[in-house]
Amino acid sequence: MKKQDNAPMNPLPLDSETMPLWSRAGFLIRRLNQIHYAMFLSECEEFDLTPVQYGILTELREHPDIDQISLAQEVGIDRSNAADILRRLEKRGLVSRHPSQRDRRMKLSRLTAEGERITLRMYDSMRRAQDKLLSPLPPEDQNAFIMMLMRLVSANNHLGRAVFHPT
Amino acid sequence: MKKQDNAPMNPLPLDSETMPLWSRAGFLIRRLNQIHYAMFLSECEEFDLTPVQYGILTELREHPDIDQISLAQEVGIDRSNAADILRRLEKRGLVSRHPSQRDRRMKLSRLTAEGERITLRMYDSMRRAQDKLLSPLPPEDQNAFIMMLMRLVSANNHLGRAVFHPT
DNA sequence: TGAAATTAGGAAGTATACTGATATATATTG
DNA sequence: CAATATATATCAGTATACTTCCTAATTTCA
Repeated sequence: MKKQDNAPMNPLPLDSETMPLWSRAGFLIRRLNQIHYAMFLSECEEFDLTPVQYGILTELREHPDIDQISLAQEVGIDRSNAADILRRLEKRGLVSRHPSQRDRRMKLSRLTAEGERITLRMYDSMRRAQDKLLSPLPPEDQNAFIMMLMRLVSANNHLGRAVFHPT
Repeated sequence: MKKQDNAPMNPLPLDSETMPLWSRAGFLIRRLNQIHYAMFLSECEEFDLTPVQYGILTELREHPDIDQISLAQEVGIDRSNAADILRRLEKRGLVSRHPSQRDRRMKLSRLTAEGERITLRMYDSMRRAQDKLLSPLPPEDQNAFIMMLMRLVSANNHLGRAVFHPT
């Protein structure tokens, strides 16, 4: 504080000029998510599946007969959202759902033969979308970027209803 | 979802069979967007506004009497989405909308006095959410991360129905 | 000048993402 | 064992984000 005069200056200057939208991490991450979504849909056009739907399919492939809450936690979505998506995937014949014998509250999901086939066929397209998203960065930066993303997500993984959320 | 910070990570496995969700940039960006959204809502709880709503308010503050399509482009959302959000903000008395005299197709939006007041009062809370999101990274990495985000977004800005022009 | 193309906004529909409430099944405990 | 607490799924409601189709106003150009 080198200012000597005590005249009242702008008490709260127009700080939105100091930090415009395009310099805010939250804005950039939202836009990058939109961009990846668009790239994914473009690369996977023939399959007509969204990134989250494909995430659920790959998770079901690794954990057949999983319940909806566990699946939602694995994929990082809300349980209510997971139920919606599973209903659509079931309607399309990619997933089958059956009540659990062990715990009749649970509804277990698994891939159908068609779901398994689609999931495997989509893998390369998904990979192309990932690569394309990061392609503006030089390879060593791509790696650093992924590492930072992992750190940021794992440090705050409890947020966003992704992991166990008692009401 | 159980990976620890100090666990060995393989960000870009070349294994053609399985690239787990946790190593996919698209998945991590979606999760980080959820996390920022949750942090923003938490920091800005008293205002009951979402990140996108606040983005529109700050943009209206810099460009009063803007049309909906230009506004949507500035904020990086779809024009149909912008119309929805403006309708809600108008309903809450934060925004007023009136037809343009110059071009009667256009509907122009501007902040109300209350909208202006809220926007200014929210600035610090928004900043806290930004800082909190990046806090797991050391300061020099925070800067590098933002730079990479900007590069990735500007390189693919044509995707996701937004036109992005930092001024 | 008048027809065609373009542009702005809206309506309807779908998908993602979350909150809150409820019904039912299971688990706990007094 | 009965009362209570917890867990699972579903439903209703809201917000974001996009698509397609539509109307109306403006601009272009033949």
